Amino acid sequence: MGRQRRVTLADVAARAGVSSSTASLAYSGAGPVAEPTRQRVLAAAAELGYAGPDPLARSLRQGRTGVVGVVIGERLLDAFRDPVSVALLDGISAELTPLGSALLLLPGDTRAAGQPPERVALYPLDAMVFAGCDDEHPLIAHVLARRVPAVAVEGPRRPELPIVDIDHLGGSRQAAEHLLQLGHREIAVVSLPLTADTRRGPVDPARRAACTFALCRDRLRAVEEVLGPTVRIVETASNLVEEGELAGAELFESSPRPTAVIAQADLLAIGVIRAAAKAGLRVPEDLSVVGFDGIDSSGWLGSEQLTTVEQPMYEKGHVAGRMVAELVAGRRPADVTLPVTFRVGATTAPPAA
Amino acid sequence: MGRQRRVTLADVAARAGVSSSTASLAYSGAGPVAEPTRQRVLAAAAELGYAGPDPLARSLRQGRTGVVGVVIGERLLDAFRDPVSVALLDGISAELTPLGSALLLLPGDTRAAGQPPERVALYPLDAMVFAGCDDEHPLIAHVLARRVPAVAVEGPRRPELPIVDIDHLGGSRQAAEHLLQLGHREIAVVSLPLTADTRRGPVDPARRAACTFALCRDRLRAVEEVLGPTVRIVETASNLVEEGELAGAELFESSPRPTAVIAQADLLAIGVIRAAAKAGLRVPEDLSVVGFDGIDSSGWLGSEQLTTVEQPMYEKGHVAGRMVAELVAGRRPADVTLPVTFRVGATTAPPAA
DNA sequence: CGATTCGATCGAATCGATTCGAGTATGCTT
DNA sequence: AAGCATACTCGAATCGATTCGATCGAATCG
Repeated sequence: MGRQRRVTLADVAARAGVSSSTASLAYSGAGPVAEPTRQRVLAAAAELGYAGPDPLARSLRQGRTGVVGVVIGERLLDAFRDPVSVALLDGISAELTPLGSALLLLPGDTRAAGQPPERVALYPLDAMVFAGCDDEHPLIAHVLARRVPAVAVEGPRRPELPIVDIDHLGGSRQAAEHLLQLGHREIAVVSLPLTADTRRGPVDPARRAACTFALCRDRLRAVEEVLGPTVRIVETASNLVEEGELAGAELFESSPRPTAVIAQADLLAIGVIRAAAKAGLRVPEDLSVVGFDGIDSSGWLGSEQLTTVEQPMYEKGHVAGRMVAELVAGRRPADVTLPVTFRVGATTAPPAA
Repeated sequence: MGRQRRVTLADVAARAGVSSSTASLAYSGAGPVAEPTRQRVLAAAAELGYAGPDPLARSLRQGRTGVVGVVIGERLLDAFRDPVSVALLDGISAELTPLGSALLLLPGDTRAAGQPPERVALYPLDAMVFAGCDDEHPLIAHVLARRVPAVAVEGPRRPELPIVDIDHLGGSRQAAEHLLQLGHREIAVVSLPLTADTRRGPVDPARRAACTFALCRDRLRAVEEVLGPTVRIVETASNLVEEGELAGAELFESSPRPTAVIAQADLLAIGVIRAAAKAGLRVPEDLSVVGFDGIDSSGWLGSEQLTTVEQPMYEKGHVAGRMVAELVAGRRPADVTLPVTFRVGATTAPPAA
């Protein structure tokens, strides 16, 4: 006996004594079908062990799969460790699930995956979400060429893609002004990665100019507007506490030692605070630290509140999800920029005299 | 002008003056095509703005989409907050990405999604992974009926599904014996959810018997074998630090107050330790706490090490990923049970005299 | 030189459904 | 009883590729 052919809707229809079009209607409910007929079809299906129309064939005909691709950051594992990314996924998912769509997690770094980008673009997708990606992410071109509708979240910033963003400029500016008003003069920035080829360490003007992450660019620009273009920047390789700690350690060994640090993310800020503790520096007495994001830091810092720029993480996800829904429905959604709130916590104070 | 029809491979073939079969070969490389011909096809494609074969049509013909569905726990958001789940996803993804497959995150709780399970089973999938699910998860029946190959990770435990599991029994037994040997007699268990309808609070025998999560069942059974069937159990609603804290608070208000707690997960253990701190109890002097999983707790607990059962989180994911690959290749992989290691940390000690 | 093989290409069948337009029987209206 | 709307069903076209077997000319072999 050879491999038996799969049971198809046509088999079911034949057994029920109806045409396959009628059998299809019995399943989809897209047209009038007499109840007895429907029962006969369902009975025939049960006898043959038919579990319903094949999703692939249906998708091909309808041109819709219910699968929405997501590229989130460069490395998936790092994204999972970042509450902001997770909140984004959750928000998108919350909007899309009721519409019958689910998220396909695509490995952000196709280079690491050892696959050419076009190999990755082979999934049957209704839409794509690029979150926190490089403006030149290799998948973007392929997705656009295939005319798969796509949205960006905080970058990539490209004219073809509608984007949901937050007020990086305003938030960062307030953070910098806050430190300035407290009297700090030696302020350093611990930044997120500037480009997709991750490096770590001090940022010189050439590197600064090469920044391809829109988010990082904006946050740097705002700080430079307030503190001047020569502000000292240390770059991290990823948005992780460990990375913040490395950057912090580097800063505290240098001289003049900064009296305040602007971290471009709360996770980095927490890392900086840890590095400070290890270097014997008290926060905020010896060092002020400002973060960005407004995550729940109680797990990391105990009860002390981080001074930070709160962004609407979930709302961002919900908006992105609704944008995807719009795109799939054939409309082009307008760009959205969500406001942020600067919140003073317990990690900033005037510098020691 | 009406909506123009999409450019298809046939259009490209016509323009290049070849048959569509040849054009297909030019793209897939599945047969010999003369280089000049191939160039002509590619040129025609470029002129028409054709970005390559439609993934859906290709998938239909080949019977393969590269999409692997994952149901991870009951709520996706909780899963993201659990390092063990995240490690699992990462491990699976690491195995599947090189094979050209990506993970489709399915909302675990289809009830919450407000969709009948069959609605959810409509995605074009090559395979499914059920991780930490209820034995009776509604999707399982549908997936099996459709003959989508599936693997289980630590439950559901069903004869139809190959499973990768860890040694829950051995690990939990060692944890219980450790406390017993230290001299503890008032030992309580803080358990993971027993069923999909989440409750919280003390577990009576009826509830105990109704447990549908294989993982939880095994871990309870091992502890009961060592400590007797009357051991006190408090159930949590999810694997979260907050939940552990609630359960701990409940235990410390009761009398006799337990001198030791076996938590079925490290996150719960951390919650219990927090509750202890709030109740003015010192760990391990006034209270011993054992966890399960072996996550990096340094973010939560400072430098003190949790006494816990370490499980190979990543290895579990890798094995699951390889099982999926086997299934997709048409083989049926053997079940795997991975060993665990009991590790004594700083959170257990003999009870106060 | 005839037979064989190989490389390149093509035509047609296939994957498994959905959907559109048409056809038929039935019931209702006047 | 003629006219007409309604409910149901069917056949055929369609979605966009891949793949199998056949064909044909050119190169290789004995």
